[in-house]
Amino acid sequence: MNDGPHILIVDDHREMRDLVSRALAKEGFRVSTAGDGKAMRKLMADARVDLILLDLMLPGEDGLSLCRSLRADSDIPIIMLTAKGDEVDRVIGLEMGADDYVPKPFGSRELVARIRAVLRRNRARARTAGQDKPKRYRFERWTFDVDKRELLGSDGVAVPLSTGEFDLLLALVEHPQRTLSRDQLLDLARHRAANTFDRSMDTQVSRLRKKVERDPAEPAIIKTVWGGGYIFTPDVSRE
Amino acid sequence: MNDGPHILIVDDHREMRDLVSRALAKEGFRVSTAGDGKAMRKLMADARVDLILLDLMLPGEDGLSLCRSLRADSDIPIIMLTAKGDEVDRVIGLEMGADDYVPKPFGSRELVARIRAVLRRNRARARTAGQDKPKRYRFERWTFDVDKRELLGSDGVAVPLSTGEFDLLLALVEHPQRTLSRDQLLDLARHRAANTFDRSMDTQVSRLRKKVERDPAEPAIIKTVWGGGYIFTPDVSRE
DNA sequence: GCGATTTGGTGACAAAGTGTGTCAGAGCCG
DNA sequence: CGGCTCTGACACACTTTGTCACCAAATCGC
Repeated sequence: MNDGPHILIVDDHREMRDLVSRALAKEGFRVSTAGDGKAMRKLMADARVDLILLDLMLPGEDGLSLCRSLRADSDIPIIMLTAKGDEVDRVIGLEMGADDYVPKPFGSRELVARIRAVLRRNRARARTAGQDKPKRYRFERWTFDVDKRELLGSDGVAVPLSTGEFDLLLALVEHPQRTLSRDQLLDLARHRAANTFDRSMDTQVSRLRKKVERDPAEPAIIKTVWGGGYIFTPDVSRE
Repeated sequence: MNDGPHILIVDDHREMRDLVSRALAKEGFRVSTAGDGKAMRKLMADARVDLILLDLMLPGEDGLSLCRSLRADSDIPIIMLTAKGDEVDRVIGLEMGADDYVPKPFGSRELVARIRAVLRRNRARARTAGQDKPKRYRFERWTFDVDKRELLGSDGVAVPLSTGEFDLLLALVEHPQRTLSRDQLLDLARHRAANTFDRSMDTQVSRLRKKVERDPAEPAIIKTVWGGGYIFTPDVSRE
């Protein structure tokens, strides 16, 4: 009857659940309620939930530890509700991985605004995260498996890469067809800045070329831009 | 409510953010602010940003390294703000890829003027880049692959090009049948202006001819316009 | 912990890329 | 044809890059 975002309210006070539930339903949200952690898990097993309103004080398992355990295996946005207007709680809640924190008592308008804000933020994150870090890259005759930290040749044989070579290749593969200065590479691969006469990138590139290029003397994959840095030329397909 | 360009202010001082923010909003810009690099990235994940005002001194990740890492995967124009009126900073900032540099304290009129200038420049660039650059050009018996930075003969053999030769050929191929002065070529290929007695283009052309022409003594592709510069004569097909 | 191995940075030297100067020759104009 | 300017080619200087050997630091295996 209603296909807005699905909000799950977890609170042990029935009046509170009903009150909030009605307010949210009026705003077009789909609403479910649970009185404790157990009921919550049950509900979540059955239906996809877009956001959880979680009371800090609950019988049995309290809100904070529930929040933590939710975060352990999902990114569902969580808004903590609490009676205590304590700043400390807010910090703890956010540290536990909550996305926002609303002190009681709260007006329904405020709550709705916060919910929408968190949902918006999260959608944006999901969008960018969706096209986010592939696990494997293919280029030329290579398959670069980021999770396994392997570089596989077309014959399926893995070429061992040192940590530095791996980081450098990852930086390159993530920015193909773009000239990267030594500074940028150092920053992307080593997370540090360059000394004045830093030749370490040169050596590292040289080492990587030896493993990746057919003919390291005439690089076809990692090309040099004189006075500019290096450029990773192949098309890269992501998985 | 406002659909001017979207400016993102990154500064750790709240007053500075508010001040600049108000000034820009009054000029019709859409403004967002961030206190540090982390907040900046978060904001950028959510919304399209047209220009970034970046304070040099920031807590945590400083402006310069932020600038560098931004440049690694985007062309969003960046204007650096800095308290130190040091020329050195300016140079460093521009080297890191900033588009302009405004020393504090600055008047809001000046800042707005700089912003407009950078945006204008960038729009012009985006327009030409928007009708997006072909990846490959064919002329005579050659195929010029821009992404792979290769020049392939009809037999499929790659002729290695140095960075300078590549840039020059690219400039020529993008402006065929058009006389280009040495100045223009220097600007297009090297992004710098000419000294009074600059013969470097002559040498570069000579070197390129040796690789591209059948008979470098009688150039058929890159012809000399006496007193005018050079002209790339073949028909070019783009892909 | 401790020695062996791996890895990454530095210095040195060779090689490549680029700019400048020179000189001869070509193009232009009278 | 003669004087002028402009261009092509080459040699050379200088800068940037490639690579090797070596050492220090980190890591590994016990």
